[in-house]
Amino acid sequence: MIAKINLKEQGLTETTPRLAVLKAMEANTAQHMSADDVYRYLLERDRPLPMSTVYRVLAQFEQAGIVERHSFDAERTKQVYELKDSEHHDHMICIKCRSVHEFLDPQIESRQIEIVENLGFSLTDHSLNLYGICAGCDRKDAQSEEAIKQ
Amino acid sequence: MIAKINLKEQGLTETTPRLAVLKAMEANTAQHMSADDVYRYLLERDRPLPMSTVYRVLAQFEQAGIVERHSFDAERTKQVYELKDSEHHDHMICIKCRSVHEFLDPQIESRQIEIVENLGFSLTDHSLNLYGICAGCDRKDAQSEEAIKQ
DNA sequence: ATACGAATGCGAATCAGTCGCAATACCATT
DNA sequence: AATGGTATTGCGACTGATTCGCATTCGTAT
Ligand SMILES: [Mn+2]
Ligand SMILES: [Mn+2]
Ligand SMILES: [Zn+2]
Ligand SMILES: [Zn+2]
Repeated sequence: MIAKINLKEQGLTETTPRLAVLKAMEANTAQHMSADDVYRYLLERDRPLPMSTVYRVLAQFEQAGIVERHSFDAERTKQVYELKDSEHHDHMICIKCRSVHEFLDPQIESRQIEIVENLGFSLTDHSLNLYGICAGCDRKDAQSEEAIKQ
Repeated sequence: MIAKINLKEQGLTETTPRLAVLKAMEANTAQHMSADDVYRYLLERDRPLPMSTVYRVLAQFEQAGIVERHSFDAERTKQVYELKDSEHHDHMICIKCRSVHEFLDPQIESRQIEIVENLGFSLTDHSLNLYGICAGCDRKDAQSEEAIKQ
C-alpha cells in the first residue's frame, strides 16, 4: 500500500541525511511527525542529525511532493509532516488526547470545488480540520464525572 | 448588523487597553487583523499599547468568545483575529494576493456533523480553508502571460 | 479616600523555524 | 580510483511571533 519512494525519481540526490529522514518517516506512517519527532527518532534509532538539517530535508521533501505539512492545533503553531504516498484526506483532532483521525468525504470534497467555481476562484489546496472529543476520551470523561459524584 | 459588544457582559472589566483593542477590531471588521495590525492601528490612530498587552487582550477576548483566532497561510504561522459577532463562516484564501473571501456552505456544515457522529466523536469546532487563486489574480496572470509572448 | 485584587507596561525569555557560511559529501568525468 | 565542481550539510547565530515574570498601576467595591 505504501509505494516505495525513490529520491532520485523526485529529483533529489540520495544523501545520508535525506535517506535517514525518509526512513524515519516510513517507519512512522501511523503518526504525523513533527520535526522534533524525526530528530528524536534518528537520535535514538539511527544517527543524530542537527535540527536545521531535519527542517531543511523536510522542506525539500515537501517541495518535491514527498511529504505534506499540516498545522493542527489551532492554538499552538507546531507543524507536523506525513508521507504523501497515501490518498488525500482530512483530519479530525481530539482536543483532549491529541489523537488524529483521518477521513475522506467525497461529498465535501466535491462541494468545495463547486463553491470555488461559483466564485471564479481556482482551488489549489485545502485544509479541513475538525476539532472535538474522540469516543475514547468521551467515555473517560463520563467515568470521571461519575467518580466525582460519589 | 454588528451587535455592540459590552465587555462587562463578557465578564471582563472595562480597562483602557481593552476598550482600545475592541475599538481597533470594530473599526476593521472588513479585515482579519494580526496582533501587529492592531498594534499599528492603535499607534497611529489612538494611543500606543505594548505588543504584549495587545496579545494579552486578544487572548482574553478569544477566551471570552469576543474574537476568533485563525492561522491562514499554510506556510507562515502568523495568526489573525476577527470579531466573532457575525455568523460562523469558512475562508477561501488567495495564495497570490493573500485576500480572504468568507463563505458558508450549509451542505458542508451539516455533512461535517454527520461524519463525526458516525465515529462517536463530538464536534466542538472546525476550520476549513480553501487555498487557490482568486478571480482578480487569475486575470492578472493571464495578462502577464500574454505580455511575455510578445 | 482606602484597600485589595486584577490588569498592565516593560523587558527578558521562549519557541519553532530559518539563515550564512565554511566544511563536506555526491557524482560525473578523467 | 583519483579529481573537481556543485549541491548539501553541520554548526551556531539569528529571526519573528508570542509568552512570561514581576514591579507598578488601575478599577472597583467598601
Ligand atoms: Mn494525515
Ligand atoms: Mn473571517
Ligand atoms: Zn481523545
Ligand atoms: Zn488574489
